[in-house]
Amino acid sequence: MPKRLNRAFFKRGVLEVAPDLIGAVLLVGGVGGRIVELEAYHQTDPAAHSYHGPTARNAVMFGPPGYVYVYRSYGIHWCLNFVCEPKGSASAVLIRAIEPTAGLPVMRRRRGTADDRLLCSGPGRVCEALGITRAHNGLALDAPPFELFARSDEVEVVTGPRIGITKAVDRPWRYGLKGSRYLSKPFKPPA
DNA sequence: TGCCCGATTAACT
DNA sequence: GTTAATCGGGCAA
Repeated sequence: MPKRLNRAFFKRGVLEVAPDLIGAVLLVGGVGGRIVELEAYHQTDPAAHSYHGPTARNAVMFGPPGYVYVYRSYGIHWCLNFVCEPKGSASAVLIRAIEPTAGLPVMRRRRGTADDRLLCSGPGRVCEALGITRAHNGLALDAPPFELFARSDEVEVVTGPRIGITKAVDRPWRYGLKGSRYLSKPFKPPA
């Protein structure tokens, strides 16, 4: 049985937590799968929501680690983040893609597609498939409806520039499971 | 108060 | 490749 991850797992810098989460299994209400792609954000990072200081929207990012930060993206989609340490650094990881393994019929219905590669391959898609909304903002990751399990096998993690941002585009803070077919976009192979 | 833009996606041409 | 959908934050006026 895989090891359950509690909020202590997030009591490390975001750049340490991020690669360790690749391959972890996230379930929300029993629905979800294996995390295959995510990105790190930090308060000193011009691309982060927390860069300009606390607001009502990003308040959770400034709180303790191991909690969920959900925000509305482009006025349309929800995006799911996990808050990391150090506390006060307002750092978090954005869950960008999941390999669906549990509750596929539910996810297909929510997403309106039978193509499993389109269920959770993108931050907005992850939230739609897992039923994440603003109602989940501020909830603890180690309490219902969330379940998070450590990866049970060795994985190869690849990194690259983050997607969809215009500031700090050079920071290689996007992490992915090498070779996964559920990534939102492929990683550029090493030169 | 108003205006611009964004950690996106799907449906176009 | 391009564009609409749609809302909240930051910043100028």
